[in-house]
Amino acid sequence: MTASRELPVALEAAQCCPADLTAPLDRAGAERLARLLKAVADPARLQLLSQIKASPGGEACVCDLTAPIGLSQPTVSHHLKVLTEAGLLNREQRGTWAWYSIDGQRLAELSAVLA
Amino acid sequence: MTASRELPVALEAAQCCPADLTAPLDRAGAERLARLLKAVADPARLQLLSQIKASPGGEACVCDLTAPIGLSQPTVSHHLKVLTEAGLLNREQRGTWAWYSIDGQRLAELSAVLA
DNA sequence: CCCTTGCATTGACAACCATCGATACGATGA
DNA sequence: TCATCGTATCGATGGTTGTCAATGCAAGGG
Repeated sequence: MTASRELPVALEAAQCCPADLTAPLDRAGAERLARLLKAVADPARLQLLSQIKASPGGEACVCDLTAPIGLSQPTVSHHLKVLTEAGLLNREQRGTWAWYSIDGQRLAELSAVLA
Repeated sequence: MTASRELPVALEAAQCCPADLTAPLDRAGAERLARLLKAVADPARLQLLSQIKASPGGEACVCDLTAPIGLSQPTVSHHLKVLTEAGLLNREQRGTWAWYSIDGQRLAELSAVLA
């Protein structure tokens, strides 16, 4: 709860594998895992993930995502930032456009935690 | 958002398998999935899950959970209710004590969603 | 019968968060 | 250089939520 609070979740969680539920979790480990799960536990962000995954090439730019989700562009941009900071999305700037793609490995890690 | 809002998540989500991310999610499906994930996306609840899983017989009563988690008894009771309504915990009353155990299948379903 | 013990519910409060409109910024093109 | 387009950031706001103290309630035990 000091400096690490301001760090993006991605950096913090990347420092080590997200612990699983087989052994009792301490408070710190639980908070790290919870932050990761919170990034996914939102309707709009789940729609964004599925939309990006279903896009050709597995990537999409913001302009392609705003309409299907039905939210304002700033809101969509906000959600994409959250997912990116959680390490679940990769962002690549191509000219004027920002292209987002899913980090499959990170998503698989998260999935494995609940096994 | 009418009557279904008052229903426990368990009933609502049990009516059908929680959709996965392979196809674009509509708003309704995303909200159902998000409610399920929200139940897990909390440090205290993750600790409770791991603690119950690590308990002998895979079950524990509230009195055994309060101390290790470090939260007040009403708060622990609240979290257990959330997890139970999400279908992730099973509750069994035995005399004065309430015993909670993990619904492994439901947790596995949730894990599979992120695959 | 009380009295204790284990758990759930209620009410209140602070913190967090999803959302939007307005605005800023950077790249591209005329 | 200026206008435009695609994104990101800011500030405000309404709603959600995690937490606790106080209380309620049911089951045993003396």
